[in-house]
Amino acid sequence: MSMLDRSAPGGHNALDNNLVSSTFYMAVTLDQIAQKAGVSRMTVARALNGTTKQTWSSTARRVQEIQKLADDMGYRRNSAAAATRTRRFGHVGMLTRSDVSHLQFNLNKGVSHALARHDLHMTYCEARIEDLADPESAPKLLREHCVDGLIVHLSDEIPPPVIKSLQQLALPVIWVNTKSEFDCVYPDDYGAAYRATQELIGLGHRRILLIPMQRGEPADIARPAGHYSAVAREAGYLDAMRESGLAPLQRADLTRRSDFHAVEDWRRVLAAEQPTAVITAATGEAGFVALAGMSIGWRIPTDLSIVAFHDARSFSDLGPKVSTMKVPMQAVGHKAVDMLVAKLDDVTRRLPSTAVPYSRMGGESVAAPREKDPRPRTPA
Amino acid sequence: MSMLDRSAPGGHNALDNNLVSSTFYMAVTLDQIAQKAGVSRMTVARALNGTTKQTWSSTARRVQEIQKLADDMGYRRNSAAAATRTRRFGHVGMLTRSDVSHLQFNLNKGVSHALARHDLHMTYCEARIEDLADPESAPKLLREHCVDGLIVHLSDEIPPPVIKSLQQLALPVIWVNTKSEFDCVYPDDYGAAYRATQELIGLGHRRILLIPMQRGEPADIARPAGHYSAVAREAGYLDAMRESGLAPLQRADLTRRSDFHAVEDWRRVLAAEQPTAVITAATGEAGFVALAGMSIGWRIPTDLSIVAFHDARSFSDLGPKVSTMKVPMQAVGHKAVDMLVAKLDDVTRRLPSTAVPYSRMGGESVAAPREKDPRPRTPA
DNA sequence: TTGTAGGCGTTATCAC
DNA sequence: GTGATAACGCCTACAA
Repeated sequence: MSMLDRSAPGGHNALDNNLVSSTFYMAVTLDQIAQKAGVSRMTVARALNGTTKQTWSSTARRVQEIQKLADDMGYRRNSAAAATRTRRFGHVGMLTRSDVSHLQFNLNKGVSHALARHDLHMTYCEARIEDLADPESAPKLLREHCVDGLIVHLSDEIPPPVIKSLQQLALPVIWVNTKSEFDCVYPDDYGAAYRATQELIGLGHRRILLIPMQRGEPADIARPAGHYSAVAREAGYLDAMRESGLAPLQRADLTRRSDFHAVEDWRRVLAAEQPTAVITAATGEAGFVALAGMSIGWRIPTDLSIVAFHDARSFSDLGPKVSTMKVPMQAVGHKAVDMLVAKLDDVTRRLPSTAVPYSRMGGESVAAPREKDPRPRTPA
Repeated sequence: MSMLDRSAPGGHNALDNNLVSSTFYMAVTLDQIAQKAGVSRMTVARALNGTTKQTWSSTARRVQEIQKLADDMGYRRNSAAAATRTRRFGHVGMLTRSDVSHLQFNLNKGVSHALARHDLHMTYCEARIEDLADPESAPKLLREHCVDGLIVHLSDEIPPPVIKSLQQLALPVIWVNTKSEFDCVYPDDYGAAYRATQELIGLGHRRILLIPMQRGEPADIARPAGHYSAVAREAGYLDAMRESGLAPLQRADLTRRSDFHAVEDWRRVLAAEQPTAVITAATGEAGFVALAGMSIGWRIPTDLSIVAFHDARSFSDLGPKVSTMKVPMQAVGHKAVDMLVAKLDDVTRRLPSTAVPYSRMGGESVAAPREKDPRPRTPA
């Protein structure tokens, strides 16, 4: 790895002016503050923890003085010392697989944010599934006693030995993106597909095409086609269609190509099926479909409505604003933390699993279909 | 938030069969093991820490017995208790902004992996920049004494008060994705642009177009156009072109649209500039350019070569294999950890900043230009 | 309200 | 090599 910095221009930033040698003093303790303040350690502890009942103004003043003194001395509570005494680490573990799903990005946002509100730290750990069951190879997070609880995001195919070894930790655990009766949080894929389909039907669409996930979809490691969400999405679509007396569209059963000519495949599908709306419950398909439509002269959304299932707004970072059913990983993270915090109170409690609804991101790719369909009919 | 789980099908998974009520026993301590083994606490501690000098076979046997006993009893070291005594938390803080750059995803991978090799925990923390300087609103990570060091990923525009307040923690800090003389790690954008340009020149390309970042590029919050990397990428391109005596291509100075018709803009640019190769140093442009080219009958890579700068392989998750200069955030994470670990030994040490080279991801979008350019000339 | 005494579980020290 | 003892910094409990 070349350590050369050849980036001549660009200049340095504010860091330079501020990189004065920071003094690495010893950590300040309660005792030191107490000594300076001429009171006992406990008085300081109480003042800083806000445990002092400030009935008299003299007490209140003293508390303020102590707080200021602590501030000036740069006191910061030693969380490890506190943890030994209280038997609470103040840390929650976020365990995920090393072939991380992209969903982890927003899950981290949600979990980290929610934990902050509970004044808890987040210990993040990526590990290979096959390393989890064996005490030798297990990550430090599991080998040590260092967190009050775990949020586990390992997708849907968790080997029983892994489950067992996690349970032997005797820690409260919330499972994310997997489905069981208790202690799970996952996105409501059924509801999302149902709602998306209904929305399109409400607008007048009748030929609505669902593009399901594909086995081993690489973008979504943690939610492969075997994952419950694939089934749930299809079921939501089917139910909505049937309830309105519409026939589900049989899509051509193509093996999707992952090169520049994937667009041509989709063009063929569109031409054959002639949908007025497409639901891409498969990650990353929206762009292809849009471009396939455009390439045969269909405009979005006038001639073709598109709804995508995605973690973010689909079709390239910078790209067009596809109307999206957003996988609610952030909300899932919040919910997971809420549940875990509840379990921290009573470790033995079991909480009913929760499906978190998708949020609908507005976009520019959905509209009512045309009264008469004047679209060019391209031969398949 | 609806808590209904309407996902009828999909079934539950292995969790169900394993959700036996885990017993929440008290944490096992060294003392308990010592008592059962009939030895002192210290003997157990030494045995488990591998500090016993096993000169005699009887000792070795005893050590093994103790280890097995500890295992059976489900002993896990209490990291907090250890931390109070050793004055080492065994945790490293990963501090990032709450409007997280997507780059954080791979940075987490690198940092988490490298920390695991050093047997360190990673404490993850997202916070708003404006909250960092104020002790009141600062995240717990900064308010408490709880980590041995920090890796800070706040992009390039760090307010001096934030720098100051971080330095007052008197913790070793490594700065990621920002540039200063010491203690920084960042991707070598200059070198990457230089290499990409050279590669294309070597293949015979002469009309090479660089698409630079745009101000406020939304996909890349932590590396906006003001970021050193934008300047560095352009400089690398310019240097490589000039060294080969080639004129840099003036690109049309268009304001990029973020709707379905962005492709049309790029079509115009391609028609006007007639490049045989494009370097998209802007995130997310590769797909547009490719499609713009295809839409005027150019094939990729025969008629147009494309190199993208990206965190992952560009143009949709599932999509075409664009030849990519990959932002090496994982390697950056590794390097940051290495540097931080070095600083943990000697807290006062300053390490020279490091530019980490991009890796070149093979793809299908680069080839030599045609001898004669037979491409259709579309009017601009 | 304040201070004293003691303990949390581990590691460091130093006799044995 | 082993074990008693002290210490880490904080918090709980209880007495003053």
